[in-house]
Amino acid sequence: MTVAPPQTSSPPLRIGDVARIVGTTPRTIRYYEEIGLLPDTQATRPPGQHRLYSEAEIERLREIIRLKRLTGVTLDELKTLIEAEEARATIRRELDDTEDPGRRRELLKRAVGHLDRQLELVDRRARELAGLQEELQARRRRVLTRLRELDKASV
Amino acid sequence: MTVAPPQTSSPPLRIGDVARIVGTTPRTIRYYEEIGLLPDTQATRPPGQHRLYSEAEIERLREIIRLKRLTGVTLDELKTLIEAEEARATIRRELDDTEDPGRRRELLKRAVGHLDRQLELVDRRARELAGLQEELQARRRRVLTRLRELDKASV
DNA sequence: TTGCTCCTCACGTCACGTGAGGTGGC
DNA sequence: TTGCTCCTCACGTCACGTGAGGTGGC
Repeated sequence: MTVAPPQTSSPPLRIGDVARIVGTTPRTIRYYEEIGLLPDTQATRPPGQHRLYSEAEIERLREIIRLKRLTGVTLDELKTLIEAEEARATIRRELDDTEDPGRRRELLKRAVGHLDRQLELVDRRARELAGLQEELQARRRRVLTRLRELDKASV
Repeated sequence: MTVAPPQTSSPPLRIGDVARIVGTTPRTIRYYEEIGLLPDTQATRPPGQHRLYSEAEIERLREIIRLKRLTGVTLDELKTLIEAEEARATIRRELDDTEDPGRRRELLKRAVGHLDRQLELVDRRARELAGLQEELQARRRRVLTRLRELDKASV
């Protein structure tokens, strides 16, 4: 019973390529696996063998790293946020399987909740950054004004 | 020759109050002093005596911490950025003193340069954050669309 | 005088960086 | 076969956290 849908899956990549693609280092990827932020490859892989990553795993890792970089959450907080992401993946698979509309509705609502939690973090950061940005721009304008006044005076 | 302009200077605060105000910890402030990011109070203060901070110093510290939090620069990078800030303070004092228009112009131009470097960092971060924000919002909309479709189907 | 905050070591921790020595696939 | 990347320890580092023991101002 091979029911996998026909998909053009590109070949899995090794840790070095993945690191370059998502903008990090192999060590970081291994560390995330070590603390349980990424699925444990040790279980599915003979010790000493290379780690391999699918397109989907790479995409997921990219999101994790982006969220960390841009919001500054700790890896522990990120883990709770990502367990939500993880839940989303599970939800998707279950969604494809289930026909029960009630169940589908519940799963989708949970997905919205997870996204809302991430958006809340990102929105707050965006507001803080905008505040700093405006302040720096205001200072810049004031200095430029003084420069122009200097020009006028010297004529 | 007391030429200090009449200013309503509020009394200097202690490290705990300062930390609370700028949203950090006393340990962090001491650490920043230790690595040379903040001026060395050890020089001006008998060992064992309390550190005291003026309004201006607190404002400066607030900016440092904001820049760090929101751009994610390392303390070493921040130090170079802040040496620029430091330079700005010096510039301001010199500006108040000098009458030479050529000198004034040069100092002001340097100030603009320093602000531009900080703004470049902040602008890039803001763009990255906006990208992530849009992506999360798009996902959210897609899930909501699926929820509405489910509603229609169940009617 | 009693709390409270401050002080200076100094060790602990988080999130990795960086070799050290060895194995595995184009 | 030769590079190159990978592997697993394991110690180092950056940016602080967290007591330990002691001193100083409302």
